[in-house]
Amino acid sequence: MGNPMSEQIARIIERLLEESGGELELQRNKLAGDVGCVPSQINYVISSRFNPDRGYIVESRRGGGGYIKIRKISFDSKTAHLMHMLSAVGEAIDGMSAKAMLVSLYDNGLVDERELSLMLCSVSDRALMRIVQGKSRDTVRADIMKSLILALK
Amino acid sequence: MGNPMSEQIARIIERLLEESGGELELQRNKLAGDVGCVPSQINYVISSRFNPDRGYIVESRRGGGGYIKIRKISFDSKTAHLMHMLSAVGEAIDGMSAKAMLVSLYDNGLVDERELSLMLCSVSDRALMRIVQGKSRDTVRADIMKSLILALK
DNA sequence: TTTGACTTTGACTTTCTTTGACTAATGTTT
DNA sequence: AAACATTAGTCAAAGAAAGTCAAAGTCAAA
Repeated sequence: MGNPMSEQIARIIERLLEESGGELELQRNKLAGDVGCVPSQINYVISSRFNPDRGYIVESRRGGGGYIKIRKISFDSKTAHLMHMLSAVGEAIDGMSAKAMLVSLYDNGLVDERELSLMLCSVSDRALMRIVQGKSRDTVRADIMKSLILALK
Repeated sequence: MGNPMSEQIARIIERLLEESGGELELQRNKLAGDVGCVPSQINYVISSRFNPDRGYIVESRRGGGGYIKIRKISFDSKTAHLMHMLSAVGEAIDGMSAKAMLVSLYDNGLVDERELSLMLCSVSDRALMRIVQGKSRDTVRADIMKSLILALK
């Protein structure tokens, strides 16, 4: 039926997120054990459903006492602009467009000058160029852009 | 659980450092005994969390009356701190060290919380990893780190 | 019926922590 | 000085999580 394990896991995580007010720390192996799946499936669920594109930030730590932390970014009216921009970034973005977007954040008062310059230098060709070549440069840039945008909320 | 011994030890040391205004002398075996771990774990905590990357200097002495002294580096000028960090980045830098350095900028009041999170997400493995592989990831990270640091001046 | 997106699985890898045996340095006693 | 006691340092192995990747499975739509 239309009830794959991944759905169940996703719903559990959503519920836990609600209960904890948008921020949740979980043990991968524990959750996998509870729900009866292989641990790496937790990674699958997280990367397919709780990714930056959907407004989630994920951090983790390995080793003893390891964890996975999932945070939902809440959208208020001020950040509607950011969310729109997030989806506009897409899979890849060139340097000029990225710069234009960031400058528009500044123009709209969503970041100050210093924040703008920090963001600009992270996505500039100059910083990325030495190593990352061609097409993948725009993909890396898009990934960075998206997490930058999320970090602003 | 999400509370490994090393965390506890680190928090104790942090608290003691605060209480003593940035400079602290401790007995390794005594602390290990108090907290219930093997002495060498104190070394582990110190080298993984109170290292120069995070702005600490450590000295010690063996034998009777031995001690470990931990000092938080205070930079007389902001630019000195930035310049020091700039050279510490080098050609390549791993994610943990990069994070440690940036957090120390925040701890020393050189960036605010929002700026910190912007910088963190630009150098995080999570943002860079999808595309940039292996050794070159650390090189890209170093390049970004350096331009971020310069942008702060 | 083929295709393609989505899911499931597990072997292998990487990162962080804990432990203990051994080593090195410094003080104290004989 | 030599022997002993008292610290701290080093290192590698074992343990404890989480991450990666690709092969295989499922299922609905074309």
